[in-house]
Amino acid sequence: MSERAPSAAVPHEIEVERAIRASGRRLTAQRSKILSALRASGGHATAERIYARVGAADPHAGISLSTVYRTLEQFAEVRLVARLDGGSGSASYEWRDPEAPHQHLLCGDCGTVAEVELPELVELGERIRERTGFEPDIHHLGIGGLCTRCSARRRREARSG
Amino acid sequence: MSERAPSAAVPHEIEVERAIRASGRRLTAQRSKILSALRASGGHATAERIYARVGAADPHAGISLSTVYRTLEQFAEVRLVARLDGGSGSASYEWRDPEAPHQHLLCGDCGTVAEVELPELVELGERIRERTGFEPDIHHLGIGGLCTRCSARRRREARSG
DNA sequence: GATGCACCTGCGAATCTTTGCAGGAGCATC
DNA sequence: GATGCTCCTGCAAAGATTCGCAGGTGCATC
Repeated sequence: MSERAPSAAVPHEIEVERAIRASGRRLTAQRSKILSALRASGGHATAERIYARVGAADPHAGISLSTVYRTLEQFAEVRLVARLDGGSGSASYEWRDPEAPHQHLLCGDCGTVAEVELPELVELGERIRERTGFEPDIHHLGIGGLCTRCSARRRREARSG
Repeated sequence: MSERAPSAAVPHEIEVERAIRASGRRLTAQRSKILSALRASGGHATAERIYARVGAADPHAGISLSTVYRTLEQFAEVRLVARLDGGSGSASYEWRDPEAPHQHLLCGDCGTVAEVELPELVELGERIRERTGFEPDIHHLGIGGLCTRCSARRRREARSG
């Protein structure tokens, strides 16, 4: 423990709540709890997992799964969370830390998600904006493909098969 | 009508069927029909739409919706089709023309999909491969964000709200 | 701190997508 | 062209996600 603020890297809850209000949305008890659960889960979390976590933290929370989905969608609109669609089964959500933008490498075979930082995408985003008018969300972009392990396995299978 | 081959730009059905067999998969009547329906639908099509199209082309086709989903997933694994997850409602699938790679700009607000060609992504893909070993699928990548219309609307709302 | 509007929530139902299982059918082999 | 091993398919059910509605509540206003 140093003299630094304990959670300097993470924006204050209050700032986030202000962002929600600023977008014309209301800050309800449910949203605060989902917010905490989402941030407490660190990396990626599915809606189901967030739902379970809220219930565990407060058995009397009485938050429904629909509310979790709706809230996550609202947060995604305000760009507080990013949705990762993977393609296999259930989507997962991630807290969007504006200080630490990164991209996701989604393996189409085994479903694992790796993170990379691709600073060159910032420039690419600029070019898309200029060329098309589209406002791309480059932070937390998901890129599909095959992880090292799975692409090696495929090559092996192609050779022997 | 010129003297050129009628469908020069599109790879022969036979080539595609060979690709399926080469991957160790079987070519069934259902898969051929789904293949035709998918290619006939040109742009993006949902599973439901492909299902309807197969039924319309051949009322006795007797193909179930599960089979359409499973087949599309198989085709995606062989990289014959690309899946676009949009996020709102139902996913859509697109025939992957290797001669005409392009990227998709998915508006998170209104759900429209625009196409762009971003040749610089090829180089970026190389870099990802070198740096991480991950084999990215850059062709037909989906990039989320806001279309011109929706981002303008949001700015307007933010000012007046 | 009382009031009212519009947004939120929970519930159940609808929709989209995946999965398990038993029978059917490609295709490699003989 | 008969045989057999697997992979495929259809069906039904489960799982994931969205939607409609009636009632509850944040918060701007007075």
